[in-house]
Amino acid sequence: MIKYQQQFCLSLLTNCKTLKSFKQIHAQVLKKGLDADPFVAGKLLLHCSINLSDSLNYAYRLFNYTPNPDVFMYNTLIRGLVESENPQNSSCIFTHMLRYSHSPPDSFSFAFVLKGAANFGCLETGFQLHCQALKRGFNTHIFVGTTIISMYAECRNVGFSRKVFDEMPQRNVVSWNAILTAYFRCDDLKGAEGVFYLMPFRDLTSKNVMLAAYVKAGKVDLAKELFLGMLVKDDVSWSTMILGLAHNGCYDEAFDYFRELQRLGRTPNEVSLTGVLSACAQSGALEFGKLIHGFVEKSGLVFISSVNNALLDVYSKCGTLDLARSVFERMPGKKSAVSWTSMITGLAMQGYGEGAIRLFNEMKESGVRPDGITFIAILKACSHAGLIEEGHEIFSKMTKEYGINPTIEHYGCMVDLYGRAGQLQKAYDFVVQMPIPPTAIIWRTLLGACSFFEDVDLAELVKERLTETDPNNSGDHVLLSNIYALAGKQNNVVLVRKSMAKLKMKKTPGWSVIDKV
DNA sequence: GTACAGCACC
Repeated sequence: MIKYQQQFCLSLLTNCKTLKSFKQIHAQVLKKGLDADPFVAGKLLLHCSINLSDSLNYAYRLFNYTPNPDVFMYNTLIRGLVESENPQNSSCIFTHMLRYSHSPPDSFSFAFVLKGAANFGCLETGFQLHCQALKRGFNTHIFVGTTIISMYAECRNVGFSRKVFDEMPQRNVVSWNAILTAYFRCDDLKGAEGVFYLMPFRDLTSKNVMLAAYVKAGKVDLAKELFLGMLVKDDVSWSTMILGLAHNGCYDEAFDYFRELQRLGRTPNEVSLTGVLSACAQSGALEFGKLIHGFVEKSGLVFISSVNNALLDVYSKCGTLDLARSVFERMPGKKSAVSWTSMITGLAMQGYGEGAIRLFNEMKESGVRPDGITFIAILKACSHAGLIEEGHEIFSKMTKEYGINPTIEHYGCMVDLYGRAGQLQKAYDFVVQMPIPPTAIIWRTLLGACSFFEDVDLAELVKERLTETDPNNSGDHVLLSNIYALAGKQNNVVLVRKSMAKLKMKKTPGWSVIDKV
């Protein structure tokens, strides 16, 4: 009888898609007293921590109300937490297991919790887990060993990955692919190539990882050579190439590969679509983008958020803000920081500074947390629209309220902001007190502003700094392009000669063009 | 009853 009831409750789970219906099943289980059955309890926990979305809190409570959770229950909760927003919680449960559980962790526990450390990217946690695995003899388990390799790679430590790989008592194609991927993740092309040619067996995954390593390193020709030599190609091979070509500025080739994919009768997946749309956005291919949009609508892929974001980006970058807005408004589900950022970028590029700030405020009100790239977009909006105070305030809030450390690009936006407003000394002082060393781009931005506002003394100083940063760069081309612009605008060769003399510049090959003005 | 490797939007 008990067996029958157990079977009945478990069969109900098969069609259970929502937390609401799950709670009803749980109520039935409690009513029949089946919650004491470890098998039923385990299945319930598995369902709400893995199969249902947004039910992790309930899984947590379910776990807490279980007097003596078995190893399966611990593993299941850890597994659910690994893929959650805070994967670091998975190691807390693991620690709890070490301290309080009657049953010690097994190979599954290690595989899951190590993946959590990888997702969290915390070397210290990963290292401690590795030690635990060693202590308990799980390091020789092939699944655990392979996960340790990936964990170290995610923590940017491919040297440790290699050491673990070298010491593995047995290896399969998955462990070989894991060490290959480790080099790829850590941007070590030579290491990846070394492994690839040393591998005793290569499957489709190995080749796809190698393709990804080539395109990531900008070696488009090597990627194409490998791709053409592959007898079997899957969706990942195609999408790696299309996205890789788009990221390396080979837009026409990205379009060609996409057309070829369609000609072969394959359905492009979301990665190929985002790749080809990224090529459209960067090259300004609005019409091709619209064509892809039509395809996306027709094939029912319009619900994929990455594709929607890529479409939005095409319309934003091409300056068709009404179309961008309509994609943005009609987006299914909650808009992510990426969607908001794309829309803000579009407004910023068209010079709608206030509009961009309004949207940025709307974003915050809707509860979406801006990331570092959102701040680049909004700071650009401020500098293009001359909103100095606003830009300044947003920059300080970025660190204080959002805990985002400014990167060189954020600093670049600020230099541009002050520079465009003619606050040259402020811009210079800002650069000098930056906690990270200024790059040539920073100095060139400032130099452009100095020449625009004809501050010769500061321009001289900035030129010196620029040459110190990059000995091959005198900054003359920045000054020249400004002077050429001046010549073109004012058609005034005397002014040009005067500007060049003031900036103590020599005649250059371009000089003859100005002579003719 | 559970697991290891691949492409991913701003």
